[in-house]
Amino acid sequence: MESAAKPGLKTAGAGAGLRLVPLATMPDLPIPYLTAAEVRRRYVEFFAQRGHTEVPSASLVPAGDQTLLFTNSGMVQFKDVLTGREKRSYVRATDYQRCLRVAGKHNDFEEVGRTTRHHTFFEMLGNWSFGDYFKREAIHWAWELLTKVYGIPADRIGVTVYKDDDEACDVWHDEIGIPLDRIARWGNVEAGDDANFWRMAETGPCGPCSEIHFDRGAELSEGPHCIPDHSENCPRWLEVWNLVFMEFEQRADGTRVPLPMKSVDTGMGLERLTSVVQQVSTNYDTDLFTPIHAAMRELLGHDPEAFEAERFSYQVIADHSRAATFLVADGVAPSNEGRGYVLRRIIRRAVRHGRLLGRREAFMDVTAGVVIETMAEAYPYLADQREKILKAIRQEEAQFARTLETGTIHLEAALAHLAKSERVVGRLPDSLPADAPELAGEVAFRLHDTYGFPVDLTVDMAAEYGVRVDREGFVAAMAEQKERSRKGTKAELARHAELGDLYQAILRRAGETRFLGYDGTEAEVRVVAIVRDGMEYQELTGHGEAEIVLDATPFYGEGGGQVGDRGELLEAGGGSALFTVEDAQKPIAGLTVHRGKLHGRLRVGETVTARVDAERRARTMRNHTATHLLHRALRNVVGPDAHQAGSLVAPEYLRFDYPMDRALTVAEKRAIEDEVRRIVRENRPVTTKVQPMADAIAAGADAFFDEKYGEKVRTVQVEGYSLELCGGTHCSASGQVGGFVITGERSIGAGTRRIEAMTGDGADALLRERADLLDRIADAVGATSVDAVPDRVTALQEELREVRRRLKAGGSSLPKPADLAARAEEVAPGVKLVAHSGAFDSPEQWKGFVKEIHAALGSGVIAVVFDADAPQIFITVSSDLLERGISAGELVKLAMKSMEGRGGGRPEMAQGMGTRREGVGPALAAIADTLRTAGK
RNA sequence: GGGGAUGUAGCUCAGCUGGAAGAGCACCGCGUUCGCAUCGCGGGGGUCAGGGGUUCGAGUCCCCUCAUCUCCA
Repeated sequence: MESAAKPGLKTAGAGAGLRLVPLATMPDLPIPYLTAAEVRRRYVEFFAQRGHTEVPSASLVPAGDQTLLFTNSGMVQFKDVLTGREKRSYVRATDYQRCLRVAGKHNDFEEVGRTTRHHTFFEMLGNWSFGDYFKREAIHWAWELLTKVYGIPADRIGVTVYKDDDEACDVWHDEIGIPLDRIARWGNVEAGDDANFWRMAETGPCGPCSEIHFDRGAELSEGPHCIPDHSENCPRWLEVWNLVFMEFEQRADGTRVPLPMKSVDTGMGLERLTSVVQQVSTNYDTDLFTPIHAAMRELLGHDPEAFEAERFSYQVIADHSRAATFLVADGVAPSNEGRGYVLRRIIRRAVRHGRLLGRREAFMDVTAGVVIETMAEAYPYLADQREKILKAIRQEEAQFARTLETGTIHLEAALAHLAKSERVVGRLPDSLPADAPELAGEVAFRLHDTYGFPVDLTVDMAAEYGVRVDREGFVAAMAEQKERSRKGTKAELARHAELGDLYQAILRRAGETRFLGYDGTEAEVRVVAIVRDGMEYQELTGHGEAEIVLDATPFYGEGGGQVGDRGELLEAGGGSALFTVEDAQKPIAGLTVHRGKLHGRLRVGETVTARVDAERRARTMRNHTATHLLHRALRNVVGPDAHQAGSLVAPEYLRFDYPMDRALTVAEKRAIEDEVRRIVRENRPVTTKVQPMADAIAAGADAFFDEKYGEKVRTVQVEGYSLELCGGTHCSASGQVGGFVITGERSIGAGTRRIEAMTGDGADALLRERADLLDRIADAVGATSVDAVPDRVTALQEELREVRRRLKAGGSSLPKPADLAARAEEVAPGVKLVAHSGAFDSPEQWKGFVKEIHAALGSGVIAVVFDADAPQIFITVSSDLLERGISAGELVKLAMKSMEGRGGGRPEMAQGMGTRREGVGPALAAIADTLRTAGK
């Protein structure tokens, strides 16, 4: 995967601080100044003139690759081409690829801003040969481009080659003329040193590479170790370009065999090259970054000196503004998981640095705006989406402000206990006395973990209150959390990887599964693999879960939002059932796996009849075609931005997600339904076509998911209405969709909404159900017709209100609580008892009644029964009687003996429910008796 | 994928160790006032996110689900 110049070169000394080469010491070389845009343009132009097809920069979100979070190098979009799995219409390509290294193996997030050359977001210039030219041409062109086009002096270039790579070394030395002392030759794979050797993975394509380094001046040398390829430890050398020569395939048994198709994969960091061409000491001083710094400086009112003093924060903000802008443009929305979470962290870190610079108001829409302006020439899609990008960033900034606010409230509450002194705004953590009170690390961690409050902010704010923060405790708590997370995912991940290897092996051996399902739902096919619990079998007998791979299949494997087919595998010729297919999946591209239950015997090589559940497929098909209609109608009604952000096409219903920051109005929803239904009624033909991507785009298809350029694609067209790239199964005419009902519209997260809908018999069933329900409602409320329901309900509500009012006012036949209190019997000296049984209207009335007696009585015992089939008793004892050993709980238990129920409570108040109405009298008598004897 | 927090009236939130669902703002009505602001009185509005369980009794305790916030991967 390491196809390019490593962007991360640590400066020597390993300290976190910046180490810059002062501009003044930069050699005054005769390199003509070019803007970064010009550097970029000349690169692709140069290779285009040499027969290379210019391929657009692919999305940061890799298409069809779940194993990769972001495009992190130039080769991502060509991976399948390099392995030979995919064919393109060209064999030479050139591009400038936007990349993000912020998660996984390549993670430069923490380094950004601290060093001169780390970035989360960067651009990789590349030229590619897929089985066409090889080392010689690649090296010659690289040399020509650097020295002739960019005007870099030949004596400022050094290179590296792999130890065995005589061919490359000869080209560099004999043909180009680079002296041997500027060629570093090493790397030894057998000895475990991967220097100058590149591999895609443990197995698969690999080969030697040759790096090109720029010599920034001998005066910067720090000693003998300062040679090319040690540029990580040396300020003199700057790696700018990596040429990878793919010529071997690494086998699992450790051997390497020559590849039939030798390829070239090169990568040059645009930021670095630009820093050389513009002769500045860091990437951050190129015109890719300076406009962002300038905008920020203007917001803050900083002069160049202040900028230098705060370089770290400025660089973080500039880098992250670029990353955030491109991520949003590529359809990523801030969220709390996956890609969205990475984006969120990027934005929040930038905002945090803005605050370090003294900026408390939002600013990222300004810096992102600058990014859009400076990059729009190379990436026009940024300008097209300007408003969307700025809006998403503004929203996230505002959300973070809210997070900080609630975090501050929690922190201040925690500090209130500890703070001995008054708050001193601006007091620094370093200035605290040794005996300063300390905030527990766990508290700081909880603020961070639960409320998202950054720990450095906690430290700063605590310092203002004269409180230190236990950082070790915080770090320990954090480590614990990481451990927990790792445990949770490790097993799952390992299993996943193993299975992936197994599928890859099957794919290599048996080839891609041919899909027959566009033309029918049944076919005679051959079993090519049987898998159970991660193991392959030649033959499997009996019952239980298994996975079957066929050479061809009518089963649609889940993809493009459409769920996998179900059905059966039968003995050849349609005999008895051997296997129930519960789901069909495509775990890796090209391979369909049938998951389900075996009953009988299956053998690899055997021919079977694969029969898809045709009814279920038909339902799914209707929903898929309806999804396209909905998509078109939605965009027609609310605008082109409401494009597909995800979808699910199941037999029962369809789900459609799209970016939008508000709910649909009732009118819009109706308009969409009406439009879809109209197209259904018009029964327009639905046709599919396989054609080159470019033709599809020309015909008006939208490429939402950054499909592979140059590849043949399948389009689905509803005549005169919609055209989409789609691999799914569809109706042959829109009329087959039948019915269409939107059943729900809601938010599924910030900025994304979801529509759910049903078609065909599902829609019919839903509408019928609704109509039936209405009939039942009409019946229940006693309306003469459905139309009369609303009036009838209104009348009933009015009546209900009236009855309630009367009930409340009437007071019914209950005695007055005060009277009962006045007539309380003194059953023992100082012990008054009110015992009463009555029919109450509600438990509320009953309890209220007791409370009122309690208020009127003061000291005493009250026992009131709610007389009903299941009688309930409620007893209270005034607090002064508690110490005389009288307990309401005990009295309730006593009453329950004759009422035959259960109950309990506290000494001052208890409740019970009985089952025998006749037991109420005896229960009250028993209470009086007990009080009489106990009270003496 | 794994944690933590939150979910109570239209909005912002109280609700202590389980014991008749609350406040402020907003809304409606009446009054105070020439009128407004203000103030007073009265009123409407809640499946306490949903579902199970424990209990005589659950907004409160336990379990599950969902949503939002947040951290880790």
